[in-house]
Amino acid sequence: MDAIDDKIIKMLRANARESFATIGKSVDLSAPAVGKRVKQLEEKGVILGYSLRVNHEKLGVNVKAYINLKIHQSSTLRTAYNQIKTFKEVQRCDRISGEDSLCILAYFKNNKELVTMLERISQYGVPNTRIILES
Amino acid sequence: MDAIDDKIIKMLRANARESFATIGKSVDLSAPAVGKRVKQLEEKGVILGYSLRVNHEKLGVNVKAYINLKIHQSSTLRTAYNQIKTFKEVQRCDRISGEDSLCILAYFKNNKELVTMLERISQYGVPNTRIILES
DNA sequence: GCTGAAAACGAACCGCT
DNA sequence: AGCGGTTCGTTTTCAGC
Repeated sequence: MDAIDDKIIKMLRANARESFATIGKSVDLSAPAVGKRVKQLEEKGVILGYSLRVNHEKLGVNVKAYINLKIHQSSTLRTAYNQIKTFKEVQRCDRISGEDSLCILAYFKNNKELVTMLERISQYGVPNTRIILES
Repeated sequence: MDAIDDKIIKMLRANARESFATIGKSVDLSAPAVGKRVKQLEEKGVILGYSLRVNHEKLGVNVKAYINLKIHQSSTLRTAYNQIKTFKEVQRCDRISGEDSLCILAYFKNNKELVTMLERISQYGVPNTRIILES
């Protein structure tokens, strides 16, 4: 993990499909050398994978919301956390400090989907919803 | 935008460096045909780019936090939003409904960096911090 | 880091609807 | 025109050294 690895990660972060040759030019290394470093970063668990940035609106997402959840009993927190993470609308689910125990970020096609989710998670605790107006 | 495009996006989301040939096998199309669809999805703005999933902990992130910001005057909201988005620690910055106008997700090396950020954004409003305990 | 083989990509061209 | 298939030349990647 040196400065070159940092730069490689930075470049892949900007464009994960960038060729190792192009990256090599920037860090003054041959393409195979870059490839080997990337492989090592994967094996070390620094690079977890490669993914897409998509325009969710164009894929039918019209409602985005943060839902904080005040868990009923602390004993259900673990269950709630593990379940909620698996919902397809959920983008993030974090345990947080403070009165609310979970902070959920979720994307929905419409308000109806949001309501359905609120009903589903109400079994675990009291939800507090803030709609995202702009990202 | 049909079922095949959906599948292509799904596969690229799982692994953005997947080859078009492999994707083609799954959707029963030739590699160039997949390439053409991907190019079109890029041109239509559905695909915004390709990025990396990294293990932030291994890159030195030890503190993650949601910081909600109650803006002093509504006139400063725009300025605050545009400025805060540019801070390197900031992962997301969303305008939200409710009493707090902004919800900021940021990653820090340590608590000192967090405090520095809190001081910087205090000029725009009153911050409310929740530390992320688990993601 | 280099070299050679295998694979992936992009462009051009053809056929079909 | 739009979409997919094939071929070919170039680039990239991977596995040796």
